[in-house]
Formats: sequence, structure tokens, C-alpha cells
Amino acid sequence: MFPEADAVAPAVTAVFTAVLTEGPITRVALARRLDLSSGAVTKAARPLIDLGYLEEMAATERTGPGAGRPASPLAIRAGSEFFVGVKITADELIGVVCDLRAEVRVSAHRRLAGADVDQVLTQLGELVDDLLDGPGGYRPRTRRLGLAVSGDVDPVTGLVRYSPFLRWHDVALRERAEKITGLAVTVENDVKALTIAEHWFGEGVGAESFALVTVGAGIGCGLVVGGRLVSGAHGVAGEIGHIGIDVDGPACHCGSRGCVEAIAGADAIVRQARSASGRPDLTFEDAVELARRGDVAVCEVFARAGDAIGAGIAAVANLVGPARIVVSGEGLAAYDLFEPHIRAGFQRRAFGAAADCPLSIRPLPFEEWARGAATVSIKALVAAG
Amino acid sequence: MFPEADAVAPAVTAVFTAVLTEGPITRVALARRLDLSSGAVTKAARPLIDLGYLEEMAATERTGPGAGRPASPLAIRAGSEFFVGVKITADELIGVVCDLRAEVRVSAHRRLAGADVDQVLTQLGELVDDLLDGPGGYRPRTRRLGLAVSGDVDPVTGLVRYSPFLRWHDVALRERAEKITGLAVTVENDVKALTIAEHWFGEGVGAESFALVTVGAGIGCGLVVGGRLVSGAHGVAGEIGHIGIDVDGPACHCGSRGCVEAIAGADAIVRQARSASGRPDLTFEDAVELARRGDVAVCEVFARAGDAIGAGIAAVANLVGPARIVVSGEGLAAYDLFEPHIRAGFQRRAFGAAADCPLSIRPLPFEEWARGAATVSIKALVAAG
DNA sequence: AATCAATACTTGACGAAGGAAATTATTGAG
DNA sequence: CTCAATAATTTCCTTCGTCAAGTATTGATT
Repeated sequence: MFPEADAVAPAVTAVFTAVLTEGPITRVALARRLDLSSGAVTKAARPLIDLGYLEEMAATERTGPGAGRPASPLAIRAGSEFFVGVKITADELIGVVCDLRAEVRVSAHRRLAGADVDQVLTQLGELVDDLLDGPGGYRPRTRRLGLAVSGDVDPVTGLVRYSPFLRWHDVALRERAEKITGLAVTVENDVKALTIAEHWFGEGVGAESFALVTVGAGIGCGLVVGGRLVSGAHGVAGEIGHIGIDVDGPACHCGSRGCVEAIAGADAIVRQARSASGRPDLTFEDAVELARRGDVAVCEVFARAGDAIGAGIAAVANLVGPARIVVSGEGLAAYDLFEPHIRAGFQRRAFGAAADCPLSIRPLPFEEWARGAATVSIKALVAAG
Repeated sequence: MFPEADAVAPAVTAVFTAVLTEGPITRVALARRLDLSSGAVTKAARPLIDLGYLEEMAATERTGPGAGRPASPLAIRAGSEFFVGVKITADELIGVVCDLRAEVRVSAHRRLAGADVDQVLTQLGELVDDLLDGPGGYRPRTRRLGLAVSGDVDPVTGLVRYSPFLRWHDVALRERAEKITGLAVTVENDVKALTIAEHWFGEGVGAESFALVTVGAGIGCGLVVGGRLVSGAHGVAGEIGHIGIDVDGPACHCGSRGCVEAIAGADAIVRQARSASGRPDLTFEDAVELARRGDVAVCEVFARAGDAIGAGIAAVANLVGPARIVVSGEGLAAYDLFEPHIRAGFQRRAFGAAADCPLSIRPLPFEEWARGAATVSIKALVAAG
């Protein structure tokens, strides 16, 4: 955080993170929240104000008997620094510039001819230049870039071990992206990045445990337990898509059968809709259209898929009991077809109080993934020395 | 830990815990392990030695070019203090006295006429007296009692909110047990207690994440993620028994169908074995016997049950990716009938590297649950001010 | 207007915790 | 006997955060 120091006092990081996520908040409230003395908060906040990351808001009105000194809550100086986030998919780069509150300021995207590493990196460099040198003039106040990639990613080394969609093996993405862009780069798995974003700035704020489920080509899940992102001892975690919910279900590409993804993944839905409608050339969009027009057989496909997703979510709720769960993803562009079935499938299988877990089901704006990537670079700023 | 102080330096707790779980270990190794300076370890260890909790072992032999000063590893003084652990079931109290290494020194049990709270507490008092005043003379060196109860328990207040098996509602168990026994009482859910025991003293030692699955009347699961026991925001966690693995499976008492417990719980097995064998009066033991004699239909029942348990375990592995999983419980008295099917069911459904998660499948000695309760009181000592 | 209670924040002295590095302890090898 | 290697201790110092006293600012009460 401080260019000079290489270790930051825990309280400073704690205060910064708390202000970032809990919005404007008084020092006294911070002290309570973080279990610190108010003096410690004052001291921790000072360098953050001096560096321009925080600012004091105007004193707030208060009433009651003996109102006391008005509080001057601490708030993020959103415009103090900007962050680029880019989601890399096999056929597209989606990029955004965010402020310190993770609000998107500009966004842009580029179609890719192929997922060849060199090509992607060249395009990435151009996209970043477009974003930073376009209107807004963010270049001088931007030092960090976050990249979100699907697959097996090591955020510590910035290495992409294996990304099936991109067909990348052991790509030193951080190193190469830093060379091209000149920014400090953080690399993270896309679902994890989105989970962090939702935990810090979205509906997961304040939750000690939290789950994000993404519905699309695959069904993924990011998990926060004990305030920390779950990574899995063997590198596997959040594989909600490969929980088996039907012993006699359709075969899954993973080798098992009856996986959530084999029932509710985009491919699976298309396949089932084709056989249900008798039209072998049906696309996902066609299926959505048929269902919306009331085609009973195709509606049934979406119902089964929603139920399967609900079953996966119930497994998460029964096992780790998150404070809340957000369901989203590209697949939810047609979320009206899924939602009631997801809820019903979840409710039927949630055990006891697990059924109380609030479920948010909603589609994401398309740059949300890129915003997730930017959030990861904000997190890097906060954690960094 | 220190009767005088009400807050203990983090390093002291960390050193104590590490010696407790990683056995005899040198100060230098501790420093590496805990990311402390060796000086800090020396300082943290001294009060623990003075209080009699730790001791230095004889210097160890070492070889090699320039062998250096021999290490004097720190070890737990197991006999410095003793802990009572009691597992409370509807028809029995199982009690043990453990030393600081959680080794069982004496055990005893009492049949209960009923689960009436007053009766249970009276019996508990007598059981504790028997344990402490019997051979060994543990009374003077025992200050703590841990109680393990199934159901919804609040370890902070020592309140049993609801225990279905005992039919208890809102019982202030800690308070009442402290009055009767004169010991400092800790109350915990039975599966969680066992999980802590296995994490601190069993196969989970050193694992940053870990799962314990118990097979019996119900199928339960304790989860450690990020070194901490998962409790669930709504009080539900580890409900592996109510993960649905078969949409067309048998109805479960929870209201859903195809739950792991509805296929592999003791009741479910008896029910299926009765219909498979055509003997409506069959007991669980009869079923085991039939299966061991090679009754194909009954074997199939155990196979399906094992597969269901494996499916539940795979869900845990896919979602949270623990470093290792232990499967145990009374139900595994017949574990030879389950084991291969549990493994096969797990392997088939584990996604990618999740299949690498080591699985230990073994029955538990019957006092293990009580030992878990004692472990909780050891944990209370370590954490306490 | 003066005072008071209530609340927010600041300040400075203090103490506890842990790091750095020099020091002591103890061994085997040359 | 010296040296290299390793373990543990000690001393000194920095840092962090608490504590308690003090300052700031308000509305209510007299």
C-alpha cells in the first residue's frame, strides 16, 4: 500500500478494508466493528487519509438527548486511484476501468480471432491502452491491472496452469502482461474474482461466509468461509457443477453421471431441448424462445435444469451454511425460466435452518466479470506492502 | 490458561497448540512452522514450562558434517492436568478421563433410564465422581469437563437449543453441569467435538482443511476450513446426510427424497434389508450377518449405501476440497461391507484433483466420542484466559 | 447565557509482543 | 584445538495498540 514500507500494520489494512466494504463509517463504529480502541482507528486512518485513499465526510446530523459531537465518517476517495480489470475468454476480451469503490468508469471489449497466447497478449495491451488513454484520462492514476481467467490459476505466481477453454498450459500470464502493459498485474480464476467482488462490493458485504454460483456453459461456485476465499487443498473447490444429484442422470463429460452441469449446463440444455422439440439444429436462444412461448416440453427442460441448480445450491447450504448465496452468470440471461425452479429445488432439499439462507437470483451485467478482475487488483493494493 | 492473566499472548497459544498437535518439536522448528523468530518461541515457551504444561525432552542425536548443538524438543507434560469428557446419548452416558495429549486414562459408562434432563444430570454427576475418585486419583488435577451432545448446541453459552434424540429444548447444560460437578464445563455438538479431536490429535493433524464423516443412525460431517471449524451462518453445516443424490430415491424424514441418510442411515439399511430378505423382523446386526454370509440382495443394500456415502463425500471434496477426509462412526462396525463401495462411489464422482483427497475409512473405538468431548475441554484450556 | 450530559475524536504515555542480531551452548569433523 | 554448524538464549529496540486524559461539538436544561 505504501510504496516505502514493505509491511503495513494490521490495523491499517483492517481499517482500509472495512471502509472499502462498509461504506462511509465513523471511527467509533470502526473501532467496535474491528475490536480496536478508537485511538487505534484514528492512528490507522491518518496515513490512509494522507495518502489520499480516504477522506472525511461532512459531519452528520444527529438528534436525541445530548447529541454529542457530530461524527465525521471516513469514506473512500474513489477517484484517488483507478484499476483495470480484464476478463479473458476464448473469443473476447472484456475490459473495464474501475475506481477504488469498484464502480465501473469505462468499459471496452475486443473480439479475439483465437486464444493464442501471443495474440491475446497483444490485444490485451491494446485494450488497456484504449481504456487508459481514452476519455477520462485514467492513465496517470492507474497502476494496477487484474486479469480473470477460467481454469486453474495460481494467483501467487501469476501462472495459468491450465485453462481448458483457452487451451492454455503453464502460461506465465502475470509476467508477460506486466511487460506489455507496464502495470502491476494480478491474475485470478474468474469465478473467484467474481466472488471476491461480490463479497467486497456486492451482496456478500459483511457476510462471514458467502457463496456465489455462476450459471453458464459450466456451473461454478466461489466460496467464502470464515471471511476467506476457499481454495481447496488439492486445488479443487466450488465444483458445484459436478455434484451428482441423480444416480441415473445423463453422463457428464467429467466421467460421472447426473452432475448438475450435465443437466443444467448450457450444452446439456441445448441437447435436451433438441430432443424435446424434435429440432436437431436448435440453439440455446431458440430454446429460450420456445420456452417463453410456452412449449411444455422445453419448459420442462428448463424446470429440470433449475431444479438441478437448486439441488447443487442446497448441497452448498447444507454443507457450509453460507450467510447468503448469489446465483448469477450468462446462463441467467434467461433467468425468468430458471428462477422459480431453482428456488423450489433449493427449498425442497435445504435441511432445517439452511432453508433460511437468502438466495439472490439475477443476471449479471456483462462487464461484471471484468469488474471482478479489477476488484482483485484493488485487493492486491490493500494487501500489498 | 493462566489463572492470573485474562489475555494470553498469541504466540503462547500458538506454541502450545503446535506442541499439542505436532508432538515433540524443537523451538527452531516451531519458529519455522509458526512464522515466528526463534527468540519469540523461547519466550513463549517459558511460561508454559513454568506452569508445567510443557517440558523439554532429552537432547536428540544428530549426525552430519558439523552437527551443531543438539535440540531439546518441547513436549507436552501429559500428566500435568486431566480432562473429563462425556458423550450424552438418549440411553447412555459414556465418560473418559484424558490427559493433555488426549490419551484416555480411564473410561466408564452408565445406562440411562430416560433422557429427562434432571436424571441425566444426576447420573452425570455420579459418573464424573466415579471417574475422578476411582483408581488414578485424578480429582486434584482435573478442572475441566467437556460434554458432547447431538443436535443444535451453542458452545459459547453452553446452551443446548434443541436435541432431537434427547428431546431437549433450551437446556442450560453448562450452567447446570458446572453446579453439579464443580468443574469448568464446555458444551459442544458431538460431531464437531469429534472433528476437533481428529483435527488436533488424529489424522487431521496439520491439515489446513479437513472433514470428518460419521456413519451411524444419521450421517454427519464436521468440517474444518482455513484451520477453523465451520459452523454455518444459520446454525446448519456439515449436513452431508441430507444432500440429495438421487431425485427418484426414497423419501427422507427431512421431507426431501434421495438423501444420503435415506439410503445409508441405519434405519434405511434395515428397511431395505428387510424388504430384500423378505424378513420383516430383521435387525441391523442380522443384516450385517446375512451380508457377510454372502446374501446377494442384502449385499446390494450395503453396496448402495456405501455408494451413497461416497457420493456425499465427493460432494464435500468437490465443494470445499479438504486436505483429507476421515470416515467413521458406529455404523462402521460393519465397515468391511461399506468400504470398497464408499471408495468407488467417491472416486467416480470426485472431480479432477479432488479424487486425490486421501480417505481414511475405519470404525472408531466406542469411547472416541467421549474423547472428543474431552478434547473440547482441552481446547477450552488453550484458548482460555 | 451558562452549564451539563452525551458522543466523537485526538493525544501522549505506557506496556507488551515480537524482530534482529549478538552471544552462549554443544556437537562432529578436520 | 579450531572450525563450521545448529540450537537456544539474551539484549536491545521497534512497533502496535491500549488506556486514560483531554479536546471538540452538539442539544437540552437551567
